[in-house]
Amino acid sequence: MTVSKTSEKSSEKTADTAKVRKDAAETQGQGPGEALQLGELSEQLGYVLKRAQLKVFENFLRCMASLQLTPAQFSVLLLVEKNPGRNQTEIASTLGILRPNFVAMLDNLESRDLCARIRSTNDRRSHILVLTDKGKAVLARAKKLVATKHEARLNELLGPSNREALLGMLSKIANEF
Amino acid sequence: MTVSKTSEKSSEKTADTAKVRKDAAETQGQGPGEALQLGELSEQLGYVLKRAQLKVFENFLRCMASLQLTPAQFSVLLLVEKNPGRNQTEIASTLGILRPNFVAMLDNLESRDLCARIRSTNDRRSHILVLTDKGKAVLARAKKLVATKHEARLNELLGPSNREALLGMLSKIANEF
DNA sequence: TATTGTTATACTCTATAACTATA
DNA sequence: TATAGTTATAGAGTATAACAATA
Repeated sequence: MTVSKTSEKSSEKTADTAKVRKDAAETQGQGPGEALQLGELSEQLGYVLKRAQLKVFENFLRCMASLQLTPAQFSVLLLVEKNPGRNQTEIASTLGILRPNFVAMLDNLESRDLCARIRSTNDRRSHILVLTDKGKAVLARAKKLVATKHEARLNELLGPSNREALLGMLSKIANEF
Repeated sequence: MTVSKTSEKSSEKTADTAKVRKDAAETQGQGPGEALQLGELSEQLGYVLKRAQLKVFENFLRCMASLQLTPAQFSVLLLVEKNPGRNQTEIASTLGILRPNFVAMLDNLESRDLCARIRSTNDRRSHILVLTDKGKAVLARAKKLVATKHEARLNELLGPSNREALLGMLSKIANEF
């Protein structure tokens, strides 16, 4: 399992691994205890995009700790507030959430009295989604936290105009790529 | 379960849900069959960042379909090539992969003869990672595919200078946020 | 005692098929 | 028959504890 199938020269397999490290250090100025070189990785948009996304979500969760809202839950509340009278399928698909997976999410929000399912009288198969009064209040507080802690930190880091430019480019990728 | 706990006026609960939709349509110019309004969601960096990341990974997988390499696998091969002589812990932690989760990933790459674990002679606990000849060849082809199909598409969409600016801002977020 | 690689395990996300009740 | 919500389930990805070999 630890045997290399790379070369026929099996003597190389048992070569001193210290030498491998030493050669690498000499060629690239890297020693055993030092940080690794990312190389081309730091130029890969996908890699940097993923790392940035994780950091942003992490910060979002910290900012929202008092309200116990995840990014996904926040997006549901925002979308329901903006689009009253829509059903589960419409809200879920707009957010890229599959209908089966949306059920547990709504169960959670409804059990916390943040939103409610209302059986439609037009089409008794569908559930109209609305924010409860508590849901509206929590969302209002969430928006303030996001603006004053989360987005403010991003503005601080990038500057407002860069932040706008970043948003525009990401939107373009999200919509046209 | 579908009963709203929002209001004491229980008569409202059975109000015609068609009216809710109609009111919404009148207020916001939205009808039942029309697309939902994203509202503030499209200004949330986290939301747009996540959507963009998914699109980029999706495109990456399509471009790499012939080589069957995921973004994570590609990043491992790149990092091992750039840092020969490092062990599993070093490679994994640099990529933000937990050591236990790295085992199956390496099993996969090693079973495909793309990389090999070599027991270190210095410290017989650790496994030095190296690319096999096939691994080097596959990585070279992967780089070409990424450059000519994946990154080229991004340059086409954003323009080279915007792409650079985007990368810089994302790096800043990933490293300093 | 501490560390490397590993196993086992659990929890979240995501994805698909199929059921029910309505249409 | 088709659709909305739901259940069950399976697969990734991610997280922690603990073990064997080695230091």
